[in-house]
Order: sequence, then structure tokens, then C-alpha cells
Amino acid sequence: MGEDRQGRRRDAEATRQALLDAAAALFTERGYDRTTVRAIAARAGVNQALLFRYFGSKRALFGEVVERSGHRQLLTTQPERLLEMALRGMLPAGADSSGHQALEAFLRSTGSSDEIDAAGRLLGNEYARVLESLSDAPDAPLRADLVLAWLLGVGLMRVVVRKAPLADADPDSICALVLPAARTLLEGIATSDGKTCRQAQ
Amino acid sequence: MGEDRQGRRRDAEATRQALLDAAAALFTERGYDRTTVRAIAARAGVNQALLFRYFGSKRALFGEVVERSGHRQLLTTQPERLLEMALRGMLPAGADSSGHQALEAFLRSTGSSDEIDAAGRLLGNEYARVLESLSDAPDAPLRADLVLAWLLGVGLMRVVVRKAPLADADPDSICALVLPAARTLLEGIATSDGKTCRQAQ
DNA sequence: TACCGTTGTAAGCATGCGCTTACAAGCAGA
DNA sequence: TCTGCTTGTAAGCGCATGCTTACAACGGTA
Repeated sequence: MGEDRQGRRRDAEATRQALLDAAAALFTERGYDRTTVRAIAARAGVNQALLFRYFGSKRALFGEVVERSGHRQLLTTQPERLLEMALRGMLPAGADSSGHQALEAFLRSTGSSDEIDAAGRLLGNEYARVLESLSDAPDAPLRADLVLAWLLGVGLMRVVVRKAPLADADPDSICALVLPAARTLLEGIATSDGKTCRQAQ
Repeated sequence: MGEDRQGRRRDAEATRQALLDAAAALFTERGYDRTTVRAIAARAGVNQALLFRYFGSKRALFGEVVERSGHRQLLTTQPERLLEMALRGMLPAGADSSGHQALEAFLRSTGSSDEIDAAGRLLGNEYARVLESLSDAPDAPLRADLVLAWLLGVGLMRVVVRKAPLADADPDSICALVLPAARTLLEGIATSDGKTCRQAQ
């Protein structure tokens, strides 16, 4: 354990980044509650007192982590591809485990505290706004939320509950089932009584 | 606070039930980590040492709670109605807050520990088996998991993240959007290329 | 070289947690 | 009434946590 940390021995910015990276990794792996400041400092190869010097508190650190990786991914993904990218980000089969790390970190941290949930709400708002832009329906915001809920639910079952067969299914099969349904939901035209025009047979 | 607890002053079965009820309520409200054994005992109006006498550990208590309310709901709901009942159970607008409490308790507790996740997996298996029976598709188990994931995701956004507009939408609107799509997913026949037969308009 | 703010360190404080222990009070059978 | 098991209680143990403090080492500047 303990990352590199070679180079200049005294470099505030470098240790800040090391802490940020270590925190992102641990929050993603274990969630907020089960990640201790001692573990973060240890993985970063840094004295834990520095964590408080640079970030003030564990919660503030979490906020910076989510904000950083959340924005980073949203900004580099084009809207039409967000749905698939986010879904595949929930399916840690591919090597690109860093993709949409923020969603996973948040997923493992739900219910830890009101501030954590609030941070998640902000992140969710950004994702929803993008998804919403893909829909013409009058209730597009609600539809976007439902799609986002599905993404989170799949992630929940897959990475934290690890329930078979979902946890073992290959990403392509999942995408083949989820993406068309999600797109239908986003694109579907609502009738006056609130039901989608497609009947439930 | 402290529930009734009148009647016989010394009644092991009654205090066991009081603890079970208090634990169910608190786990549902706050999740596993944020619920303390002291709080459970206090709400039950019982000395906390008794909790350990009767259940051995906090985790064992959680297991009994989930098993009890999970089974109870599953046994009293007919398969065809499970989907709607479980979904509405996630939307705590109606007064029937006790419905599918187990799913909500689990939802707020994900990631607390491996044993907790395992308990959730067992519960999920039971729900999935019922949902799966509604589908004729060859990959019915996976489809059932995806539907269950959606239910959990909606609950996550609604009760723990409380993200608008999903959190504020009325249950009927949500059902009108989710149920047809979920039923389509369950009933839909997969074509050779993996897309459902119903086209996206 | 002498200084001084910045960066790093070791130790510990206060708190809340799950859980245990030692003991009192109630109740049943003799 | 006496005995012995069951039920309830008060106190606290040991530990891990987030966070703080007092101090040492470094390195640029004068």
C-alpha cells in the first residue's frame, strides 16, 4: 500500500492530489461510511492530519471527489451516448473502471448522511438534465429521472448487491434489454390520460 | 417515546416483538449503519442488554427483520400484482407505509456490510423468482432482475436521494410510466439481434 | 548564516459504537 | 416460605472513529 509519492518531498499540491485520488478510489470501493480517514491517508501515503489541513473534514473531501469526477465525466460525454456510457459504467467488466466512478461512489454511500445525499442529488440533477434533453415529451424531466433511477438500480444490484443473474450477465445483453426500453420511455409520446401510447397488452 | 409495553411486566415474547417492531421501523427510516442498538431499545422501551440476550447481535436482528417483513409481504401478494404493489410500496405517499418495508430498509442499508448485502440478496432472490414467473422469455431471470433493479432504483431516488421531480411526482403518474415499460420488458419477445419486438415508435 | 512561513509528523482527545457483566426483581413450583 | 430459573437493569469495557494539537523538518529569502 501507499502510492508513489516520490519526487519532491514537500509538495502541497501533490499531496492534495494524492489524497483526492486515494479518496476517490476508496469511496468508490467501500462507500462513505466504511471508508476511514486513516485508510485514505494510508493509501495516499500521507499523514492523516494533512487531510484535515487541506480539506477541513471527511465530508468536504467527499464533496470534492464527487464534484471532480462527476463533472469530468459529464463534460467529456456527448448527450446521445450518455445513456449507454453511464450504463456501461455501472457494469465494471471493461477495464475502464474509472468511468462514471462518481455514480458508483455515490451508490455505495447512500443514506450515510444528509449532506452526502444532497451531494448525490446535485450530481443526479446534472445527469438528469442531459437525459432530459433527449426527450420531447411534456413530462421529460420525470421520464429522465426514471431512466436515471434505472441506471442506479442496475448499478445497485450489480456492484453492491451482486445478485445473479444480473451480476454475471454480460454488459451487451444488459444493454440490449435496457437501452431500447429506456429510449422508448424517453421518446414515448404520452397520451392525455398519462399512459404511454403503447399498451401493456 | 417508547412504545406501549404495558400488560405483563415480564413477558419475553412481548419484548422480543417490541424490539423487532422498533428495529423494523428504525432500519427502514435510517438504514442499518445509522440505526444504533441504543435507539432500537429506547423506541421499544426496553433495556438494550435484552436486545443482545434475544438476538445475539445487531446484524442478527437485522436479518430477522428483513426475513420477517420480506416473507410476510411476498406471501400475501399475488404474483400479478407484485410489480405494482412493490412499486407503490416504494412511493410512500399512501398511508400504507408498512408495505414492502423490507425493501426500503434494505435500500437504506446497502453497503453497510457484506452480511447485510447478503441478506438483501436473499430477499431479492425471492422477489425475482416471483417476477420471473410472469415472463415466458428464455432470459426471464435476467429480465426479472432488471425490473427489480428498476424498482430499487426508483425507491433509491424517491426515498433516499429525494430528487425532484421523481420525489414529488404522484404515484399514479409514475406507475403509468413504469408499469407498462416493465411489463413490456418482462413479456417482450427478444428478436435475434437482441432488441424487443415492440419498436420505439 | 539566520530567519520564518510552509509542509509533515506523532500523539492523543472526545465521542459514539456494539457488546458484556454483575446484579436486582419478579414469578413458579416445592 | 424458601428455592431457583427467568426477565429486567445499570454501569461500563474496549475499540474505532473524526478531528486536534504541539512540535519537528524543510527550504526559500534576506
